[in-house]
Amino acid sequence: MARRTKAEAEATREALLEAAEEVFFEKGVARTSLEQIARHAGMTRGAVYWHFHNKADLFRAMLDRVRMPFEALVAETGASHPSPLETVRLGFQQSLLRMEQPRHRRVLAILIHRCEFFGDIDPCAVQAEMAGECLDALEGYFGEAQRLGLLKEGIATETATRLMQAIISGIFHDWLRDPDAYSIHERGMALINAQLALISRDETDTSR
Amino acid sequence: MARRTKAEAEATREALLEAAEEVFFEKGVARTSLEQIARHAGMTRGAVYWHFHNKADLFRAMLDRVRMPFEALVAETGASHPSPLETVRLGFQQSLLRMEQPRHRRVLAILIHRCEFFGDIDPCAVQAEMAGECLDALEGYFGEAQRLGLLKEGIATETATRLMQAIISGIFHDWLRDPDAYSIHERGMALINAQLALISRDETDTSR
DNA sequence: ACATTTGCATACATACGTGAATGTAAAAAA
DNA sequence: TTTTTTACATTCACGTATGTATGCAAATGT
Repeated sequence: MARRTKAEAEATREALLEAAEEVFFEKGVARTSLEQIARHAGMTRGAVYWHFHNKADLFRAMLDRVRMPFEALVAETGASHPSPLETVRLGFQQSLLRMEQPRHRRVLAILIHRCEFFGDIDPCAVQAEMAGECLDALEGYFGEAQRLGLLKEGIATETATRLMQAIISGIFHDWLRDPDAYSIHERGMALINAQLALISRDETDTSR
Repeated sequence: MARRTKAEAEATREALLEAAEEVFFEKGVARTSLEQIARHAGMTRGAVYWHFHNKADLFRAMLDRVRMPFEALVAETGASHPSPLETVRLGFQQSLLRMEQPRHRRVLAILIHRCEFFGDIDPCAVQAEMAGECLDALEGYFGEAQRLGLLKEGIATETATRLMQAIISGIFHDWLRDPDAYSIHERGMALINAQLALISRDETDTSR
């Protein structure tokens, strides 16, 4: 084959990443060879080794296409809201909506269920980073809620934070085991609303 | 080497499983060969293929040593308790205590973070089975709690069940990312108690 | 006591995946 | 236009994992 133009080259790079997502999702990361990815994209391994240094590099590039910090999601919701609890609600709503997009769904499923650490990449660390980021944000919002007197009396900020973090994490993992079974956005928001109602001082506003 | 007696053979089988746990935990399932496992146990691959049909079979045998259904854990707590909420508390207490045992910790870590589906084995299905079992039990206990009027008014049985299930799942996954960081029994029971207090009609008894 | 089976170790055949080296034709630079 | 990169394709050398076949001495059955 002949050489491609710059735009075409970028297109094949995207095609390789797309192919990687699909084959990784179907067969797991360890069981797929670079040859299989290349063939799935209509290329050869030569193309893979040209655009990426090795399998770990390709994997990392795949992850980089879908990373989304929690704060960015909050910012994405637009206007700033008076209640930090409402901010949390909207942030997670954005987050859960994102997860239902096919690309994000696939990559997250790969990260959680279809890869183990290999080379110099540790998916566990990636998960820990995402979780920590989320926890920090939650801590901030719930801390402010506490100062504003929005939380039910007798419940510590830390407890409320950790409970919500665990709920999110649990919903996320349970859903990812079978993403086609139900909508994480629907069921997730129902649970988050319920929990927010449980920990709010005035239960009528957030209970939906 | 010479042939071993029946007891010795059973001992090497256990040794192989022990070695599998250790090497799987250190390097991940996909990246460890049967040769490595055998050498780690002081044997050769011949022993592995004698006791197990292949890697998937060995993996399954390893899992079978630590499986423990939720109902069995509840039964293990001894006397039956009047309140279904208290039963849930005690069941999870047993469960979390088990998880802190080195063997269980290691195998669970392997199942969640150090393997992807391979051959005819799907760790995701194993997880789903465990989660489903737990969910069914919870549904039963919370259903009875609802009938007994133990739950706070305005909260549906299904909501309470799913919230608790998500919390357990979340605690579990978060802890497994770094089991040495803290005690899942301590932190987990704190959260479970807090949540039980939140959903109980009379908040003074379960809030500790 | 002898035959048989068991519990492995060893050897072999096969397949596959990687990474690097090399080839090459067209695009981009000069 | 000529030269130089670029964007891959092809080939090769190497290591490594798997499954099976075979060997063998001691334990076990008779």
